[in-house]
Amino acid sequence: MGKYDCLKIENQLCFPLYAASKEIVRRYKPMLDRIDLTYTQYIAMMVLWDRKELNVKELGKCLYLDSGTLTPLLKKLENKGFVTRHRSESDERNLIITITDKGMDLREEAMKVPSEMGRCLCLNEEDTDVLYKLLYKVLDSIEESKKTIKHKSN
Amino acid sequence: MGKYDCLKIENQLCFPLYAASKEIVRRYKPMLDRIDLTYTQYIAMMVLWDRKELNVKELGKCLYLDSGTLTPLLKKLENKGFVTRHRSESDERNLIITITDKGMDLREEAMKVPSEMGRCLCLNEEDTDVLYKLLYKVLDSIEESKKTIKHKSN
DNA sequence: TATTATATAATCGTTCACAATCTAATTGAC
DNA sequence: GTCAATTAGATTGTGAACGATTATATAATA
Repeated sequence: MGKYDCLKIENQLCFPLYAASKEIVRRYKPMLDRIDLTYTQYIAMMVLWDRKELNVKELGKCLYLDSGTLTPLLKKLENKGFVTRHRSESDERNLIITITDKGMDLREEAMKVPSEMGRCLCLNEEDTDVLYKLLYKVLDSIEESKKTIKHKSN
Repeated sequence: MGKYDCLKIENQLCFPLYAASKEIVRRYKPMLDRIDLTYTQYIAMMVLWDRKELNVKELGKCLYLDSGTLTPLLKKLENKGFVTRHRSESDERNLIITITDKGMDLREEAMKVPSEMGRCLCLNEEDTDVLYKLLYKVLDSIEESKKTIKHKSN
């Protein structure tokens, strides 16, 4: 037990989290290439397949991303013809993203992705469930600590 | 149970993994700013604090990163005076990264980071342990599936 | 009503991250 | 020993990711 053991990479929780996330996204790439989406575009499309229409702010909240990331990404999705972007008439500050027919059609092709991914990520059902719950616990706990910081600084 | 439920973001394991990783790195930022490191530089320094000296290839294996990411990152660490870079005499293809005294000194300051981070990531010991093991299970399982793919394509 | 504050996106600058390509060094086959 | 493969790292181009700033629209208030 050295003094600096807490700084060893194998004693960190953040590192396998960071590495696993990257490796999974990398693993998705060849599957997503086939439907002409990057990973971030894919999760944006997931929200849109479900919700059909929402503004940048709401999408950002779903994905933990801000307009700095989403604006160029949504322009690319628009160029590919998967979404349209127009200002809300009732409040012109809001940019409304709407999925197109072409975007909806893509869902059929995208259906193949999760099953293919599941095959190469061979966790059993219980592990998957436990991991899922713990990851959301982490996300919630970070959200919570953000609030505390914000309060302190006020 | 709709036909497309598997494409809902709340039914995906990859998404909370991706989001939690990003949020944790973001959470680290203010702490790492104080020691003038980015997150990726921080994990590279972690390996170097432990190993003192290794080449780019070995470092890349530790961090799941390639030379395209590491070359510019290591040049930045060199500019900051935390490492030196020189070619191996026995095999000039290898670039050896060596930590400097200044780099070693930084470890004392960095010691504050994991404890501060732990405070805002309030998982109990058991959860942390389970999460850690599951994340490495994911990493291993991806490594394994890579080999299979490689074999198939040969 | 005029002014201030807040909210929403867009823009800008910096740093990863990675696939693909390139260069140079080394190894291996013949 | 020569030439082809392999290996290590650097380079290039694209796409995030995010903090900070800016522009515009709306809301709140003096």
